[in-house]
Amino acid sequence: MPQKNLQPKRTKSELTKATIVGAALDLCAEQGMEAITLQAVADRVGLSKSGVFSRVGSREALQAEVIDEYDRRFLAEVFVPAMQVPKGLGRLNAIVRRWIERARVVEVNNGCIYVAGAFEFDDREGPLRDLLLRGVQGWRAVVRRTIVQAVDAKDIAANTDPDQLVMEIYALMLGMYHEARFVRDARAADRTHSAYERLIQTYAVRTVKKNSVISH
Amino acid sequence: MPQKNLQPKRTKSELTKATIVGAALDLCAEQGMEAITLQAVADRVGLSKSGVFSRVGSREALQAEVIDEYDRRFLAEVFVPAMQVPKGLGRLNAIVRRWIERARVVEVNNGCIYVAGAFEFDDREGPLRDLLLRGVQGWRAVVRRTIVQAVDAKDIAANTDPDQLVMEIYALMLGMYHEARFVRDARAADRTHSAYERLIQTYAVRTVKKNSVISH
DNA sequence: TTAAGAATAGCACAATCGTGCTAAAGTAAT
DNA sequence: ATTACTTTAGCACGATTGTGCTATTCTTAA
Repeated sequence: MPQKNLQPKRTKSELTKATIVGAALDLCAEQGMEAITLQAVADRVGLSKSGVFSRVGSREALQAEVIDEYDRRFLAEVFVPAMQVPKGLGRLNAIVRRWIERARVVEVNNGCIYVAGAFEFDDREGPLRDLLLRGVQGWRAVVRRTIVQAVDAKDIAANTDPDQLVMEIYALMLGMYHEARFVRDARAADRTHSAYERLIQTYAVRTVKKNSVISH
Repeated sequence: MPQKNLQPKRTKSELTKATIVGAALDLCAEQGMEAITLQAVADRVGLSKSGVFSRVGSREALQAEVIDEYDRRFLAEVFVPAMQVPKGLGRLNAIVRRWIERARVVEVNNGCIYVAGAFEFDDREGPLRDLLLRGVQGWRAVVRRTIVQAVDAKDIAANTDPDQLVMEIYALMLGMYHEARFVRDARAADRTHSAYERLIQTYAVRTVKKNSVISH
């Protein structure tokens, strides 16, 4: 028995499957989850429709793998490197900066499956929505935790509501996608960045404090 | 010749057509533009598929009319009443307040076709995208003009970039939809409102840097 | 080379889509 | 009631969807 290397990709089929998932991800990013059709994916990778089907099991399974794959890439590009920055506002800024940057270079051209997916599945139940929501919630939990750490480090105001700030940052990113992909304004990334700076400043600790009554 | 009254609804067919458009709008708001299918609309209004078809001409024509109809309702509920408030920050606040309120009571339950449509058609060309974009741009122009008037009235800072503020407000609303419909957090409207207050405060004119805040 | 097995293609299937065409039903004026 | 006309239903069409089943092609071990 050849006992191929179990580390990376075992059989060839898994390699073509990875190709399939990649192509499906592109398709999805461009035109949404519903655009992942067996025929479209087959055309894109140069296989037959049943060839694709036999590899992925079902359409929904393929969609689910696309979500997983996107998750991995996003976290590897945004989360992982930002974790090398020390806890506090610096790390939060790093997250947002990398998030914007990734949105600018990849997702403005390709689209973000979470943004598109969220509005596509907001009223539809099912395992795909659950997967999407799980991913979103997981990422928001990361951002939230980072905010709490920044509060602990006294980098931002003690009375900060983490969930509120999470939502405001998330809203900014949604606005960036909208501005870039629908309105097609090239200044979207810059606007988003300056909006974040304006936003985070309102949460900053008051150096020359404004005489707040509820301080203590 | 009967010369029916040309003012409101002439023939009966136009009345059923209005019913059709209304049903299609509901469908669209719930599940997106793509959910407007002749069969689904027919079921909803109790007609046959070809009955619906003969009334609307084509599927795309129906979708276009849905967009128009939504436009009318939105402007009647948000734009028109806000115009009764005098120019300046007060009017801008009125717009945003009504916008949030409408989003809370109707669109959180039903969905907003512009939000869903924008992310559905961000990569798709065609007359439907053009219509959607025209509506969005028109509304943004209204908001922008109101902002400029508020600057002129010295209600907000003179160096305000109107387009930037438009985007930030729009992003907030996108965030609200996401929070309410996808994440399904009931506090979405409140969060959005307080986010707006925080945001607009950063654009406020610095009078005597103390308690110059909101209150309009 | 051959034999075994994995990977892909081909084809059929029931649904569903939008859209014509034709017949039936409904409505209103004479 | 009859006529003229509008409004709706019925049916067929070609495409396209996801998914089984079967046959073919390719890969690899002996």
